[in-house]
Amino acid sequence: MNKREVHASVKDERLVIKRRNQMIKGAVSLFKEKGFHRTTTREIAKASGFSIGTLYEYIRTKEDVLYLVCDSIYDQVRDRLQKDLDQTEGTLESLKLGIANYFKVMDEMQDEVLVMYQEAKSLSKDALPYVLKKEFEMVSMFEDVIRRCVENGELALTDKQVEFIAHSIVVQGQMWGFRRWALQKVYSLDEYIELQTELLFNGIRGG
Amino acid sequence: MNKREVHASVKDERLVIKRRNQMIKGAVSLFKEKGFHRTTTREIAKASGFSIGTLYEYIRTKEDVLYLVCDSIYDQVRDRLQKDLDQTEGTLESLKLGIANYFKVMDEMQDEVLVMYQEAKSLSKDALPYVLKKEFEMVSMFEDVIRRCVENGELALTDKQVEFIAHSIVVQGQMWGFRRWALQKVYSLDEYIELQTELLFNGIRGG
Amino acid sequence: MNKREVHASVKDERLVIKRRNQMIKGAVSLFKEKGFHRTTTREIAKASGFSIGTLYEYIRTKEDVLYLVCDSIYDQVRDRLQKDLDQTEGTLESLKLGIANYFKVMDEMQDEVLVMYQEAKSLSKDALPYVLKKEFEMVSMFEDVIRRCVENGELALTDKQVEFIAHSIVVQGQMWGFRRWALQKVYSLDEYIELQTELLFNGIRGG
Amino acid sequence: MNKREVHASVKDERLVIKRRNQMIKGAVSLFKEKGFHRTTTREIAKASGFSIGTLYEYIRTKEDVLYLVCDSIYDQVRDRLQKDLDQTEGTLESLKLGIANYFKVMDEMQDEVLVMYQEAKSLSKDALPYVLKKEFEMVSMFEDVIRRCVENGELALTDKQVEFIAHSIVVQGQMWGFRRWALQKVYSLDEYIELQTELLFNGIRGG
DNA sequence: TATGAATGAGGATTCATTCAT
DNA sequence: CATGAATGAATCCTCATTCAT
Repeated sequence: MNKREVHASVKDERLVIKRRNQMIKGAVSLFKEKGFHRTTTREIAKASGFSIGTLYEYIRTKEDVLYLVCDSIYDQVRDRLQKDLDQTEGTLESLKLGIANYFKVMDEMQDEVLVMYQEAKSLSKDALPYVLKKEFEMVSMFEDVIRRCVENGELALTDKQVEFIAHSIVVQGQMWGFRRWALQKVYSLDEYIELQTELLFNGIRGG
Repeated sequence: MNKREVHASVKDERLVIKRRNQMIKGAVSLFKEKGFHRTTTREIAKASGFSIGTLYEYIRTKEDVLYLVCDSIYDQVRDRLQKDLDQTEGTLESLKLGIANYFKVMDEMQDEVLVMYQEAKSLSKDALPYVLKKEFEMVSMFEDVIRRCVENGELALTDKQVEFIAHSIVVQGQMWGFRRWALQKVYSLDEYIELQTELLFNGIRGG
Repeated sequence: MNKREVHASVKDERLVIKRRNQMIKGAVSLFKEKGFHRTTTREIAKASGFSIGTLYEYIRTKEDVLYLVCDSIYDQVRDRLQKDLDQTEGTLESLKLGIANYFKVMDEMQDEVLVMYQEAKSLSKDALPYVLKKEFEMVSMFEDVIRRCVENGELALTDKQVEFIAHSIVVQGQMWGFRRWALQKVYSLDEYIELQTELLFNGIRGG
Repeated sequence: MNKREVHASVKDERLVIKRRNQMIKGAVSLFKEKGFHRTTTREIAKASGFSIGTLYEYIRTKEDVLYLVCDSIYDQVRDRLQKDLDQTEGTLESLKLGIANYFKVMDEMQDEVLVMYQEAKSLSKDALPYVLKKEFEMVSMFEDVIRRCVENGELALTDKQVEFIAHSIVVQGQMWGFRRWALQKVYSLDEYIELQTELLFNGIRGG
């Protein structure tokens, strides 16, 4: 169940990928602006640079576009994280760096991430699991890093705590984008990272 | 700008309130099930117990329903919190209790809160500020409590830290509902509160 | 299974009947001209004297229109026949009159009958049986008349022969409309009736 | 006006014939299943074993396919009849055999014949006459046989009666396929032929 | 006030046909 | 000759909103 196939009438695999990338790019910017429901398929086609007929050569339903968009965003986020988190050696310092890096990714991709989280609920019962799975994967990446710290004796945490903290980190990263109207007026990204790290490591009472 | 007026053709104030409450109740359960966009005005009228014609005696557009729903949910959440947070005396213990109470409210109202956050983006540029303002208010309520702790010397925090922590608390409460598919399978509410409090107060490294 | 219900959003039964009659009238003349598939729902609405939205208050799908049309034509044909065939007393003379009358009905309604037989195949698996049933009924009406002649000793026929002859009569009546391009150029209706009766009663070799 | 030319871009006559035969075969089975309108040109191409582009090298419009199909079916029916009817010597016995043979052909080709009669109406004003002409030819073949019987003194019929009877025979043959849902459940083909012959020759009152 | 029939702009999707390779 | 990607007009159907009763 790693990927949900989206049917294309066109056979040339290379072309399918190319056109879908055009599509995703066009769709993201439209979804960003007006949301999935308020965006018409014609607008998507136009923003993608081809006709409505051509659009439907590469998907079966409008919802397919949303799925492709979500799928693609997750893949981008994950790729950017993986490179980083894989190298951590299980020290608190590298955990901190991992978190900071994640927050930076979430800053750069905040539009995409916002789109994904706000529209994912419009996916059919059929497609949703594939997207949730990706969210789980992201949490897992942090779990792994934290667990390595535990194994190294740098932290003393139960499994449940590890999972919980991983969720917390992921959510706090998303929060930067979701609450930009509040946070980004008050804090710079670096400040936000600093505050988050401080709170996460030392709690309210400070170190 | 405390409330945005939603026009009603009907003059009898008492009736307007009664009908709108019917409306909100019906709409919330529909939005919960299928989202704002997939819900039709006819369905809302039916779920509210009156005809489509009558529905439009109490609102001007479909979006008005969404605004009323969001507005109402916020009011409920705030009412339930205020009672509690107002009494805190500025001790860490009472802060903890306030947080626990907030999490419980978010648990009980998770469906409504979910609806509100997922659909609020569909509000027009016109209505959005009124809703965001309420979100600010909620954050402020926690800020006040924390600030009282600072004033009492129980905590040493800058203003920016106070605001940041208030945001964090609010978000972590919402997280319980948003990520229920992950969290509520693993933790009980009490466990979740325990973990959150522990992390918030002492950080990753424990007390 | 006497009637297949076609859903209407409008509740006023009287109005539903009135609007559907407008609809059937408009649709028949369009189907006559260009067939079911080449007729658009907008054209049907226009020909019926109301808007496309209103059309869909009285049906669910385009196919419903076809079903209503077929259903209505059958009902008209049957009503006109029944009056007549019911009174026959089981003499050859009254059988002849019944046949002549049937041919006259088929002449007057040839457009409708043509439409029905040419488009009925476009009905869904769901609706088809209801229409076939009516065709059976028509055959049965003739079977009854013939059987009465047999009972009276005017004819000596097995059951199978009776059924077969009834089918033959029905088909020859339809033939007048179906092959109008050939027959109606050569024969008047009365001539046609005369020839058919003669052939049916006495065969090729004449009396 | 013996044949209506259907334009092909391809010059090689042999190839044109070969490809069109593939096309007709594929199209008949599709039309049988879902009718002309519900069949897409892509499906026809696929069923024919070549691409949509190639299909359009051999026809100009979708309707051309229908014309070719109808034309081909008529040719087949006529070929099979002609062999037979040409040899009749103008006796009642050979007329009977001719009729029986025609009914057998109509039995074997009932699918094709059904398709042709149900879809022919979709032919344009342009193509229809060519198809009707073939129908006339078929009637003529029977007229000829009957006329020979008259010339031989085996039957006493006017010209109008001859034409009328020829039509009747043709229609009764088609009836076997059209009303298969009723007739073929009750009669075997041989029984049906027997009943038809008896009725045609002796009429209702028997010999 | 309450009702529900009427409206028609708007949206998703299909499919015959073309044309560059 | 063969292919199949591209096109966009055409079509079915929905649904927010209005208004006469």
